[in-house]
Amino acid sequence: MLQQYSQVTLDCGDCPIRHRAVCARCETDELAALDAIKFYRSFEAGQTVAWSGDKMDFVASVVSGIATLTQTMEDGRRQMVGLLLPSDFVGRPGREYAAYDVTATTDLVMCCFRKKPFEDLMARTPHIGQRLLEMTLDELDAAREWMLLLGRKTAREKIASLLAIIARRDASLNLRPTSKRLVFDLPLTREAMADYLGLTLETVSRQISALKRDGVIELEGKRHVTVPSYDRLLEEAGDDADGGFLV
Amino acid sequence: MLQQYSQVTLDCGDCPIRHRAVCARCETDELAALDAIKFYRSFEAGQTVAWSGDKMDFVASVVSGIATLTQTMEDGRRQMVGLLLPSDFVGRPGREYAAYDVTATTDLVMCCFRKKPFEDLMARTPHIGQRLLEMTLDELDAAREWMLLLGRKTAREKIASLLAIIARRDASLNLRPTSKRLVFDLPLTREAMADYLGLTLETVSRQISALKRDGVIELEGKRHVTVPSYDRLLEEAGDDADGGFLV
DNA sequence: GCGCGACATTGACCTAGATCAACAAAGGCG
DNA sequence: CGCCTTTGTTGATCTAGGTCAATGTCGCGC
Repeated sequence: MLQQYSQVTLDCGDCPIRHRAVCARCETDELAALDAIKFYRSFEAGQTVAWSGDKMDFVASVVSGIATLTQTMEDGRRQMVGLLLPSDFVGRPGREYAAYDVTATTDLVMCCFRKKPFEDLMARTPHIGQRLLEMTLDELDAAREWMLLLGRKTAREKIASLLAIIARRDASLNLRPTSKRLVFDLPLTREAMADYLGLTLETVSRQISALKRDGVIELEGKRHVTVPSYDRLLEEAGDDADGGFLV
Repeated sequence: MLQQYSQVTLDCGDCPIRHRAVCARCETDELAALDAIKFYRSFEAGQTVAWSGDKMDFVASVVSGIATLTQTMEDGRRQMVGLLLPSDFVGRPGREYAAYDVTATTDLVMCCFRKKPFEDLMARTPHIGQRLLEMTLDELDAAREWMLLLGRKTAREKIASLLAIIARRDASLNLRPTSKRLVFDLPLTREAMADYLGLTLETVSRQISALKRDGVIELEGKRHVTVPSYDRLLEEAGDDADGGFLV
């Protein structure tokens, strides 16, 4: 399944993230320029893409799979600071070293660009910079919602919020309506969820059990989740009403 | 002191944030175009600039003073998600409604642009978009450091971190060396600090007293702080070594 | 089919920080 | 000058979530 991307160079026209990634706004000629400098890299679940402080000579889009950004303190405390889904962008133009640990939590395929050519291209192609600005502003909004979660929500609300985020992103990819029964697989271990939420893995486990006991979710195995009522889940998450769109 | 800005239109050439704000990269002709559509607004300490959900017909740069972005849950729990110092940018091109409560915590002067003309200008002036991208990426980094703070730091570390951030920003504005004795005034009430750090104001008060007792800081009145050793403060903040630059 | 390692659950107990409450200091303002 | 409001401090107590530890489950290699 990985092989199909890892060996061949996928044509941009067939790319699953063509209209959501950093290249979304590009015209055909601009796309051709990107096409000329792109290359694919694959990682297996659990592999580290980059360590904080490493020299990063490329930037990339997530094509498929999930990656995380985490920060670590000397004594080992860890906080996830980014959850990268397909179409999300990794790396920062103009920065030489990675600021965070980047890890593949599932099998992962990335569409990479060497930094220097990408920066040159960006200078000549306003559509790339425009799209990157838009995506960065979205990420900043997500980070700020996450800050509310970390600073003020209870453990139960944190878990419900995370489930809602995963369910929503999953639904938006697969274009399902959001108001009925949702089914998805958790792409994160309990430990990764704990790192996301600023909790311990024991608390994550307990709260998931509690949500199950209370009928907010159904569990099949450890990872397969069914949400009978998305509205109920949002209520448990402490989010006002519909999760507020802004855009 | 406010008057000097609130009535007159300051010339961009004399602007204190000319080289740090969204206009930093602009050439003289681009600056003239911005100059033509800008206007100043002043707010007194404590005034609300905008409520979350309000229609926002302008974007702006903070010229002087401090503003905060906060999110509020229905039951009143509050989390600050942005601390805006001079040169920081408020508002999002392409967004019609404010996503957060914006409050002046000190007397505040903002250099405003009506949204539509600003967006038009941005489309014609790549330097503005470039600079805004750069600033947004910086804000995203700051948000991620803040997430580590909220998710994993102890109350004492949180306070020390906040003091370090304020001291550092203050120092960078006034161009002082960072390794010696630093003196500054806290621009935030205990309650605002609590909202920043995801704590209660009582805990903030107690931890500040503890840091004072332990000689990490000296206090004169409630707001005037002296930091005898910035390195000691960073140590208390749990930040690795020098606070790591990346750029 | 068995044993091992990774992942997850559950219980017993403890502690950092929240909550509730009293009081103190510092302005503004009649 | 004394009163009231806003802001901050400190104490006593409570509790959500952390810590430590035992046990369960599943998939994989032999």
